[in-house]
Amino acid sequence: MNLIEKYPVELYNTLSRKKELFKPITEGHIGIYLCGPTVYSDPHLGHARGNIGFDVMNRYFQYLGYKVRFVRNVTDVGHLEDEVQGAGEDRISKKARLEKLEPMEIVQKYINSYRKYMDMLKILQPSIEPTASGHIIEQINIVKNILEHGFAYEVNGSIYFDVMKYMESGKRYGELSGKIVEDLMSGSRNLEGTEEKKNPVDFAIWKKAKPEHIMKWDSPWGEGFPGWHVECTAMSAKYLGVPFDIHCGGMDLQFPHHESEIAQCNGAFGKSPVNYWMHNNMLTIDGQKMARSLGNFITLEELFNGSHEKLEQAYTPMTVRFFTLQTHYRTPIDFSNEALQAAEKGLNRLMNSLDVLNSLTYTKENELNQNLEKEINELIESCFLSLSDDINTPQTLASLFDLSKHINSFKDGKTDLGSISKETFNNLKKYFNDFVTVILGLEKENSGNNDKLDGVMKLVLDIRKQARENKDWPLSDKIRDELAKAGIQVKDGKEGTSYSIN
RNA sequence: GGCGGCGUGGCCAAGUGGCUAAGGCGAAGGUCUGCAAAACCUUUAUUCAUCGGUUCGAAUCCGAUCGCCGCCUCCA
Repeated sequence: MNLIEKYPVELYNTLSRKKELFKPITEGHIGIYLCGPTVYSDPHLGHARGNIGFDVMNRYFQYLGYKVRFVRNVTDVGHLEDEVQGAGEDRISKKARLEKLEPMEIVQKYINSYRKYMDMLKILQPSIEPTASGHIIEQINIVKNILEHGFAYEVNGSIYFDVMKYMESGKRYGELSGKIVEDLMSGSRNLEGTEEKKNPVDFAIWKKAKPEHIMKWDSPWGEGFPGWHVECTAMSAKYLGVPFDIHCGGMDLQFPHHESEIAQCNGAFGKSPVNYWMHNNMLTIDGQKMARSLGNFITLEELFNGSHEKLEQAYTPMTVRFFTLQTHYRTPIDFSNEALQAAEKGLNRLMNSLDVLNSLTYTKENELNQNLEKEINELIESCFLSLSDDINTPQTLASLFDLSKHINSFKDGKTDLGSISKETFNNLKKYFNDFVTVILGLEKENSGNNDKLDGVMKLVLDIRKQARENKDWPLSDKIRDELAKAGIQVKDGKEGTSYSIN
């Protein structure tokens, strides 16, 4: 029995508001679309949160044996900054003007930055990373389709999606976000610059460009640029088809972004785009929303070098990754120094156990402890079951920590390694490694462990050993303490002394 | 105002109808140690915001109240 059959996956589908058994459209293959960044500023904590959770999903599916096509787009055009004051100015072009750079230079700069930090967080690179600006023709075609089907109208070179027409066709605008169109209409402010719309809930799918607008393209309706949400419809359709399996993104994108994607896709193709919608929850900093205006907006660069005033220290990418995985992706996560520091220690402990496990050598089977055998195998099993249960990473980590206890106990000689069978030991070794590194994507950082350092440390520890044998405590303690100051921890154990770099 | 979510030990956080409420951090005691550190062992929530209700049985379902957060405008 293969892993796909053995561990069926359940995912929480925002559309139905409950967990559903996951069934891919094409057996053995999964298409995933993740709403990527708008590249106009440095990547921040929020980007990390969403990406880490869905990265584990991606990794887990692949581990089970699925072929995954993971598409993460780059929005480098089309998001309006402010319909009133910006007068339709593109966020990218506004930033470009401020920094006196070409728009595509800005885009390139922040794409590079985004990729760099995602790599540091060990986010797997997407299979396809399409840009909105590279798919203008596809977007124009979507708009054409929607127009042809009567779900949009043109006003002065701009095209708007006609929500009322959509509703009249029997569809419900609001099925994903739970919004009620009447409420949206009464609650919506009648902004200047939106008077072209027949209805305030209508949204632009193509915008006419002002003469001074830098990023604009020819279209059947004159020069302009695509509306907010069309890019995802165009690119997901192109690379994943209609419908495709999983669309994920932050909760804040549920409305209007994803809601509009559903409407557009129905308008263009007559069917809904996605079988499973997944949304990660937001994050807060010390209980407050992260916002530039509150002074608690932390970029990944600041987090990793500790330069933000809210931070008591720098936190490594792996600490951030571990910390994030300790909370389920649908639960709000609160960043605080205290919590990050606790995560740092927890991660350290887990990684130490990994080292310990890999240093153990199985010799011979003695009297088997059936209970222990059972417990270890059940804990391995529970790692699979937890991830299959809507990617429950906190539960998975809990099981791994339980396994850590056993691993350490073998190392200490408290438990005889021969009391579990060779097969169980091999399972433990294989799956503990796989879950920690391959699936959760955690790895040792700044290990710096190399042959040269090992050689030096062997020498130093030998000298210390001799000093200890001669009861030369001042010397042995000096070696230990000075190494500690240099960030190297000496660990005395039954089997001799080892070291680790903090 | 409308929509959605959350409230579990000192802190973080799983569990969403039924064995003794996971796990991490912290704290206390012990083993080990020349002393430490590391590691290991033990202890640390009769209770799940509050009040009612449903049920043989609820942290888990329903209602009300209080508090927090998000979305409704670009946002992961």
